[in-house]
Formats: sequence, structure tokens, C-alpha cells
Amino acid sequence: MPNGNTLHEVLTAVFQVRNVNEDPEVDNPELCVLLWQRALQPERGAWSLPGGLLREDEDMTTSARRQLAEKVDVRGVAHLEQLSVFSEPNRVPGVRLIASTFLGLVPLDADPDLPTDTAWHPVSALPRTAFDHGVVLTHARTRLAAKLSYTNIAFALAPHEFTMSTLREIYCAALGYQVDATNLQRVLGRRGVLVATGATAPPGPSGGRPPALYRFAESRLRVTDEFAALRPPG
Amino acid sequence: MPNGNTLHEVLTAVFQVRNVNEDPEVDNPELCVLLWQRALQPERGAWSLPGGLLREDEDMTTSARRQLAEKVDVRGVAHLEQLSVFSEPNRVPGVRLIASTFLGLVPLDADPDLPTDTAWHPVSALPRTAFDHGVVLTHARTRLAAKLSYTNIAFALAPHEFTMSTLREIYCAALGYQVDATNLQRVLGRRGVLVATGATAPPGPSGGRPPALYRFAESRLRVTDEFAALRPPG
DNA sequence: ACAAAAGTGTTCGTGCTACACCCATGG
DNA sequence: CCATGGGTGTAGCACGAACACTTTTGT
Repeated sequence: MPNGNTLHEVLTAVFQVRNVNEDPEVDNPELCVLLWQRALQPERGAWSLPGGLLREDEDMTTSARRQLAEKVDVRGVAHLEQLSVFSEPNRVPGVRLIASTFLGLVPLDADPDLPTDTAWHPVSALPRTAFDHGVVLTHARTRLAAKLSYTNIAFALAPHEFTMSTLREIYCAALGYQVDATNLQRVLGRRGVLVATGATAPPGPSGGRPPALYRFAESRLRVTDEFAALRPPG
Repeated sequence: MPNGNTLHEVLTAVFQVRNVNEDPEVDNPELCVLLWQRALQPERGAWSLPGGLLREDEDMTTSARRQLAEKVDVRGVAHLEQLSVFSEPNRVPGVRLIASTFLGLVPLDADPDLPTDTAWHPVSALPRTAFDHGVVLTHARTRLAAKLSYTNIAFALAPHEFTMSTLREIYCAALGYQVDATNLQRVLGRRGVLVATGATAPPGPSGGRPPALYRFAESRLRVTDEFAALRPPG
């Protein structure tokens, strides 16, 4: 059985930390993912990851960017990386469709317009998802959490400049547990991923010391904690 | 431009730590990779990673196993995992060929028969490789080195039972630098990946204390050192 | 003065490295 | 009894977690 009708699609799990409260004054940031609702069978009504078929003249990263452009302003996507491939012959009924999946990250301060069939969903309250997209999503979240620990990947979730409180909220939302701002600052500071701008932001309405503003030293992915054990001698 | 002639291949970088000395008495273990030499154009004479086209009725892991069976005894492959996809439209001239790549590991004590066009090559002295296979190989080595640090992946490179000296040689060969047997034992022991069998091996020809024999507690990949930093509180 | 929020200092535990020292065997 | 290789004990370091304390603002 040679391969005649095998199609290749690209699917991207795009994450953003967003305020999930009706009242925009109340601060309740959560990790959200971009999904669109299927209008046609199969899986009508279920929510899908953005993506589509790979074209002959593009590689997968290019394709992911092109597909995303239909849903969000792609300039907002600050990081895009490959995850696994899903190739079970029957993952989508009726056709042989291989999915290469990606992880995409959008900074906190971006708020791109969306088509009417597309919306952000908090990962804590996902709707019914189509095909194996739920598995893809779990995979993407796991990868994001892992990389937050040993890389500077948070640059793609944070605004260009930010306070440590804001960065803490981003980490808490993405990891799903409480992170201490003190230690966060020290860990990232020691690794050289965070630099102070020198400026400060105005304090909140109820007073308090004005927070210092920070920036990520680089806006490309870099591994900052390579060897946990079995380091090279020296 | 829809996708008409897009083909999908699976390529596997199979590694084994092997004694690379003419004299089998002298111990000089090195990390080796399985390659076959192309008899036809294009890239005639260059060495390729084992693999081939994906069939419609199989997923990629199945395909990788099937393709490898043509080159080695697949029972020898103790671990197989997905790496990245290479999808540049012109990575192979003339055809649109997407490559999904895998990492395969063969234990030290296996010595499978090989076809005449196929051979093990030490990674320190690679021949001319075909297409982008050199890049794939570098990628695979990096992934292997990383996983040796935070998982029990060495189970797939080690014999079923082994001495700490042997295990040390495996780590040295795979990582490319000297690893201390003392610390190796403690790190892996603490994590519970290594268990003592109770038995000992006979000492070498020049005497010495008989070494204890060990075994890996599991023969499936397990992450043993999840969070280097930003652990959940508790 | 007091509350609130940010930032610093200090202590503690843990995991890894390095190296010295003890153990068991063959010659 | 000595050389050889295996195993253990221990000191030191680096990193991160937790928490008390100081600093800077608004009211």
C-alpha cells in the first residue's frame, strides 16, 4: 500500500495569559488557548486548534504562520516551535491526515481581533474539542510548563516591559501553581535572562512602593539551565 | 498550490556504544550510529540514515520499526522516540519529501548482523552524509545527551546487567566527556533508577575487587529530574 | 501614623562534585 | 604484601525555598 492520499496538516496550540474576568478591573489571569468552532461535519460544534493543510511550496513553520494569519495578527505570536507529529491512520475518520503540531505564544499585552468563530478559552474550562486536539493541547501545556523551568521562554508570554508582580502572575497562570516573586526574580536574575530597565511603574491606587520595570535580555529561545546533573567536569 | 506529490519519509538515528578498536581486547568504547551507503543517485556513495516512505496504513513509529527491520534485528532497538520534522521544500532535490526523524538506541551487548551496505560509524569520524542527514544526526545526539541528564534513558544503551565501570563508559561515550563513576552511582541510586542485583562479576585479569552488578529498575523512559527550578510549593 | 506593595537579607535544606580513604581480589 | 580496581565517607559548593525584615509610596 503506497501512499496516495496522505495529507499533511499543521495544528498550532496558541497560548496567552489573559484576564478571565467579566470586570476588567478585577485581576484574574489564566492561561488561555485559541480555538475555533467547527461549522461543518465532522465534529460540528466542537472546537479545533487553528491550522490547515500544508502546501507544497512551504515548510511547516511557514505553514503554521500562514494558517494562523487567518485567525490572529501573527505579529502577536512571539514564539513558535514544533511539537510532535500525530500520525495514527485513523486519527481523523475517512481521510489519512498526518498532523504536525506547534506551540505558539502570544504576549500578555496583545489583544488581537478575532473572527467570529474563534475565541480564547481558559485551559481550566475547555469546551468539547475535535478529534485528538485535546491530546495535542495537553502535550503543548506540558511542554510549555517544562520549558518555563529551564529556558527563557517566558519572554514570549510577557509584555516588552513588566513588573515582577506581572511576571509572577504569568508564571502562576502558565504553571498552575503559586510561584514566589522573590525567588523568581533571583532565579531569572542569576541566569541573566532578566534585566532591570531602571524605570519604575506608578504604584497602584492603594499606594505601595513603585515597582521596578524589567525586560527579558533576549527575545529568542535560549536554554538557561542545561545540566541538572552530570555536568561536564571543571 | 494544493498538495499532490508530497511524500513522507521516516528516518531514524540509531545509536549504540561500541568498542571501536581493531583489537577486541583493548577497550575503546565510542558512540556509533547506523548508516547505509547509497548505491544510486542522487548522493551516490554518501551515507544515509535508515528509513523509508511511510505507508498509508501505519503510524510513524510502526513505520520506523518496519524500516529498521531491513537493517538490524529490531528486537535490539530498546528505545525509539520521535524527534523533529524536516520539511523544507527543497531538502531533497526533485521531490517534495518530508522527513519525520526518530532516535533509536541499541544496548551495548547487542551485535546484530548487518547488510553489506550498512555499517556502524563512530560519531567522532562520520563519513559524508546525504542530504540533511548530518543535521538530523546532530539533533539526535543533542537530544540523547540532554535526556541522559534528566531521564533513565541509559537503560536502552546498557546491557541488562552491568558494572558501574561499564555504565560509566557508556555515559562517557554518549556525552563526550569524563563522568565520575562514584557520582554517577549516587545520582542514579538516589533517583531510584538503578538497583543492585546482589551478584558480582569476576575481577579483571590484573586483580581488583569484584564489581557489583546493577540493573535499571525500569526499561521504559521515565523523567527522573523534572523541575530544576520553580518547583511547585510544598 | 498606618496600610499596602515592592524589594532585600538570611536561614535552611538539598543535590551534586571532588577527593580522600577503605575494601577485596590476583599475582 | 603489594598493585589494581571497586566502593564508601565526607567536606564544600551552588542553588533554590521560605520567610522575616526593610523600603517606598498613598491616604
